[in-house]
Amino acid sequence: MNTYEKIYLVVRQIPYGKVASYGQVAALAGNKRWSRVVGYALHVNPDEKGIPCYRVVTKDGYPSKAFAFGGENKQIELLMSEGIEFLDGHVDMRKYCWDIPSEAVLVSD
DNA sequence: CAGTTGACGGCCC
DNA sequence: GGGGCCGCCAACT
Repeated sequence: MNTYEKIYLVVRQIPYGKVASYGQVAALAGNKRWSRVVGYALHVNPDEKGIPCYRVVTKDGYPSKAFAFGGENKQIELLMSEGIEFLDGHVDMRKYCWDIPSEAVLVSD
């Protein structure tokens, strides 16, 4: 299992109507410091359909500007479709941050 | 093999 | 509270 696959699996675990920060995903994938690596992994995004990269935002709740699969606004639109409210272009992480089930989870195989 | 880059995060001003 | 700088780890050239 490579680092990327772990990240992809974690991202795939993000439930509907919730968002996770890169650091959050990185932590679940194995190391919190993979925040940047997570971004790189999603950048290559091998499966745009299976991997809801739009549910991944920065810790501030802002979508990445370099979002190139449809535009940053597109990401916001998708998230709003899931019941997530945007305040001045950013999500309320206090409420919409992914509620981690236990802690490390996933990435089992 | 070594240097640079990059969908970030945290600390400091 | 907002903006800027440094640090991290893996992938890329």
